[in-house]
Amino acid sequence: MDMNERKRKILHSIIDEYIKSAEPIGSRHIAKNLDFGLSSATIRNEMADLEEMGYLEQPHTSAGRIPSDKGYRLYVDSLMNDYELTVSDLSDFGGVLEWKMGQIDKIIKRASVLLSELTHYTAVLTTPEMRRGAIKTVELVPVDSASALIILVTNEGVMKHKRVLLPAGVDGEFVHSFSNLLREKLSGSTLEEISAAKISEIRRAMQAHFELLFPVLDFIAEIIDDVRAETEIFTSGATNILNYPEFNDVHRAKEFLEFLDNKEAVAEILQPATGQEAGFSDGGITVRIGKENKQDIMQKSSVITANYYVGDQVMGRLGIIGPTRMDYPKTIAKIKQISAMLNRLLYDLYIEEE
Amino acid sequence: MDMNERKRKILHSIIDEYIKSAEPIGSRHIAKNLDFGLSSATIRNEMADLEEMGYLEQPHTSAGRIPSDKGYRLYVDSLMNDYELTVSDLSDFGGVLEWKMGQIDKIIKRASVLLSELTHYTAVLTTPEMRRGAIKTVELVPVDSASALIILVTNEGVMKHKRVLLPAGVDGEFVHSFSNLLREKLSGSTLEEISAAKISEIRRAMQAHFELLFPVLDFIAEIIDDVRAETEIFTSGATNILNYPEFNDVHRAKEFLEFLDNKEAVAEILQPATGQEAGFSDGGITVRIGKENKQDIMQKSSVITANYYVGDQVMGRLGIIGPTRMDYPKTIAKIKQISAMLNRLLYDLYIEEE
DNA sequence: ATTAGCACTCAAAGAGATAGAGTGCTAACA
DNA sequence: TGTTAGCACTCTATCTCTTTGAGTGCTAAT
Repeated sequence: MDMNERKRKILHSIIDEYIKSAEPIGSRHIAKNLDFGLSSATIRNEMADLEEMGYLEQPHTSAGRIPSDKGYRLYVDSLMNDYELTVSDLSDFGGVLEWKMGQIDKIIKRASVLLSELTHYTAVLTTPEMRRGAIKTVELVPVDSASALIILVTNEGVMKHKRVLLPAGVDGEFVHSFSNLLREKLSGSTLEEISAAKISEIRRAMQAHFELLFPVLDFIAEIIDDVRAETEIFTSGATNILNYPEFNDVHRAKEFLEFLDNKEAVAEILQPATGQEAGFSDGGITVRIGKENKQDIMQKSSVITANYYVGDQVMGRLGIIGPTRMDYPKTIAKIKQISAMLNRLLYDLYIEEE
Repeated sequence: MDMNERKRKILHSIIDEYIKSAEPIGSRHIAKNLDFGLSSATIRNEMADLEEMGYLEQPHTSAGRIPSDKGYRLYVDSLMNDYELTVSDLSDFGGVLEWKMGQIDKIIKRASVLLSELTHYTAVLTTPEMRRGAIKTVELVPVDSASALIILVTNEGVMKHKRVLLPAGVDGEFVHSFSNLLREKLSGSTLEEISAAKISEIRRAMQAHFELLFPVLDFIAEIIDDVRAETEIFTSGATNILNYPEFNDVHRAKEFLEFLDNKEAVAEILQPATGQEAGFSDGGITVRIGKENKQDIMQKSSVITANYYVGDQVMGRLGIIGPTRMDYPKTIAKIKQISAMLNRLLYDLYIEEE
């Protein structure tokens, strides 16, 4: 059995129609509504072939056909037309302009809301990975006689802070000079570079004056570890998915929503595809269709993910989750758009102003 | 028709049973399983009376009875027995001990997760209101040549920070002395007190040296406004609710989940009851049953809320949302417990150490 | 190669029929 | 006078049976 142009066109139409209706597509429907100039019987024969080749499936004998995962895969890889965002689509992105001077978390959050509202699927984003961030400054700010704030600023603009108790007998001036020592030792290092050795070095440098603050140093080591490990995940539009008939039973809906609460699992689906994988795409866009996903719950869903960058360094990923019957061209176009906007925004925020 | 002790006991039993089973309760069930020493016929008569009095309802003629909102109200106000937390219940609270040195948001978040896990309903908490917080310190920390961080610390330990661009020609020393001016002027004031007048005063004091930093001052005014307005809301265990047959259709589930996304609406249900209201209770615990709730979507749900304090000042509220058929005694006991734990924790964090 | 025609299949929707849980009422009882 | 046994009645949930209609696969004619 070989794949000719007519078969491709018919498959394309079937998938387009099924994406719209979520109902199995029959030969008569195709023959009538699309003008192939062929009778339903001919279409029927072609459909039987396509099924044999694995691109279509039949829920039961007397139903129409629905695309298989393999069908969707072919569709995504070589059938579908790129979707051009319309003026009206683009105007929906308007809100982005207001983001300008915010913090990075806010931007990411806003982007996830926008993405879910634009696509009507569920959006998932990671906050930037900070392993490779460089420390811009470390500050120890006295709050009152007994406590101070440790503040950590990286070049990615993300800040971490923590309140610590100070040992008795430590005054503001003392804290201030320790703060200077810290800044001097740590500024410019990336988080990856700050090893136990480096901390020990600071400890030695402290020997002379700052024995009292040893506990504070431990705290600092701790929050650096925290930041290093931390990648937050935002999801948005979880309830969107409940609009699709695919999720029209409470059990399935519940499983899905609980899955979204499981940050590790969500982080996993955001992983980019490797070269081995079917979903691999060098544009940074990964599409995983149905059973191409590892997770049980995702077997009937598709996930489209993309990178976002600052300059040429990958900072994090964003994506959407929807039923396998997903409007791939449109969704991919929108993800690309959001990703591009994020790139530009973050670039302005962290590179240009340096 | 008057309410005698026997009627009260029967009503009590019916509600207890209905809370367990979610199935209408028939006279035979009560006569058989609870030992009133009465026949089903007698129970039947009493039930007819209770229905006439408005405490029970019948879904249809040949079904058993279910409690009405009025029935639940009587139950909560004067029928139900206080639930004593068991040792095993209490051991579930164990995780709290780990909270000790965290930030306030973390604590609140943790508390909401714990509350939802313990009750199996949906938990809702507000972060502390900061209107009345006093500013402990304001700091302007230079990050690089072009930008600085504004950091605001209140006595409630909550910190707000924002990165601002600095005008050209401003050096670290300059920023530092401005920072000192700010601290001097603002420390000790509560957020409520910081009016436009106060800001103008600072502006005047700046006249001499700091014209360059006027834009930064505006930013500071802005973030103070932000903090003043800001009460965040955490929800947790939203999917718990899907386990209850009351929410066993996708449409209803969806409405509920969307409701939870609407922060203003959720803030509203957390409002304490006024003296006028049925749900009023001076212990700080408010119970709103079914139609006692203003919100459409809550007409078939109950909400139990409580205050949490630091010292004797109300800081925020916590609560749970569940079906009207809710295990009131147990849930109330658990909310009280969590609230007490929060109080203690926050007290340790903000009062003792001062 | 395409198509008209027809027999066949199967899920979904509708129509009874049945079972069972529960009620209300009446009459008998202590 | 309060309680109970008994019975007719009601109503839902469930099961089975039938009907409907969409869609297929195959065959024979074009």
